[in-house]
Amino acid sequence: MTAQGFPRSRRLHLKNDFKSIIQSGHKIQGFGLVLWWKPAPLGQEDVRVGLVVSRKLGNAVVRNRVKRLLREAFRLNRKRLQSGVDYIFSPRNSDSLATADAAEYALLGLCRKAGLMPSLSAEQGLCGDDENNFAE
RNA sequence: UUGACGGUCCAGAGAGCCGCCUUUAGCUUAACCGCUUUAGGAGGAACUUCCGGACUCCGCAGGGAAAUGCGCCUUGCGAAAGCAAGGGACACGCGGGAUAAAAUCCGCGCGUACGGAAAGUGCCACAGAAAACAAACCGCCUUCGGGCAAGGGUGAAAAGGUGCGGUAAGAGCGCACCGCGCACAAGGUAACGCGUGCGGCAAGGCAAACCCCGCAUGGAGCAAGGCCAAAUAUGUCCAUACGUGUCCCGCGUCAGAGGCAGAGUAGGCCGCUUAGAGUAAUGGCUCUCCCGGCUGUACAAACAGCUGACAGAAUCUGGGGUAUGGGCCGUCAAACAC
RNA sequence: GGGCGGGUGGCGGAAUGGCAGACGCGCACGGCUCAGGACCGUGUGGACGAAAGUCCUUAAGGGUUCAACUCCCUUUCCGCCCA
Repeated sequence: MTAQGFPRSRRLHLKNDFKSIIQSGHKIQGFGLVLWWKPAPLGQEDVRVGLVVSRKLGNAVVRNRVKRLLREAFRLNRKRLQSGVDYIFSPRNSDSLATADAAEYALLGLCRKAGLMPSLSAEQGLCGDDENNFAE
């Protein structure tokens, strides 16, 4: 598959998955976001992502736009994140996620803070060889 | 030109790259997955859930009652809800005429959830003598037995109004005009009602209080409802093992590796859609053009920069209500110019 | 998606259509005490005002009524239920 695709199998969609990740996973906040993450069950190499958007964030148009921007930011940077992990993002306010650039900045910033970006060391090193990290 | 109102239309366009959902065909696979490919992919309000209808399940012999909703008339559209046009009545405003001043009258505009208050019940706080049975605080008159309801004040509302006569004082007690009621009734499909006669005046308001009259309505909702169906528990069948026995059949017991059953949880499918249900797709970036707005350089033209209304389908569908950017047409008003 | 319920001082919560804010908590002041708590008493929606007082106020807007927190309609916010 292409490097930037984002099919259904990369998304969390079962209620039990959400419940287990939020209850027993790790949690970190920052950049107007909350992130829960948890190592995936056995045999899964890919990353999976879920989004939780509260009604307090705004009406349906605002909520849908925030989800699309976060999903796009995740899609473009998926191969830079730690694989074999399930992620759940939940935005806390829509102002800090108003544009695609802001959403990407917030998502990457929070993942770096959580230590879920193994490619960071490679980027800071000689050359950013993403394929190495992806193969792990 | 601006504003208000009414009507009507649109909801930026075209490319490129990366993606998403459904789908056609092919390759691959045990199957899923995956790859290539075909076609399609938000709205006028998708919002609200205020009324309808389809559809599904439940209930139901028939009749009545209850409960709920609606309520001027005619016509048209519609399955219904509802919408439109015209008319009537009432309320308010403006203008005209009349007048000492009003009301009544005429015209125009605007609005109305607009059947019934002489079927019954209830309520009308405070104030006030009295709030619907009429009564009498101050008062007026008096032959001191009583008579009166004009004046006072209260109140949202005080049991017709104004004037003249009348009287002890008064009073529709009498008269004129107005108002009110009843009957008849030109006219009108009807709501209504020109008008005529009668009645001295009874019958205050509230039905978005109970209610009466007329009309309509069974209840719940796609999370409706239907189908398949792990695990576990239950029931049952059968083989094996053990006991009885020399052995087999048979009988009994333990344990469930297995089969079946009905119910049914997790889960899945249908319902479901030429957009379609699953953490729920319809997106991100770049360029060009168009439209509107703001800012700057500017008299203007032109150029540059910034910005893009309300809002996201969830079974389908008809209305009502609300939010909101712009184009065009019409009517009215104001200002400016001629 | 569908079906319901509610919104009243700083907070919890009352209020037949008739003086809005009962009652409790909190807060302020005073009393009691050496002091604090507890207890007792008074006050306590907002604006203007020296005060007297005037005006506004039951989520918002409109309607019915002499009179609306209450009845009716529209909008908005909050909450609950249905697999």
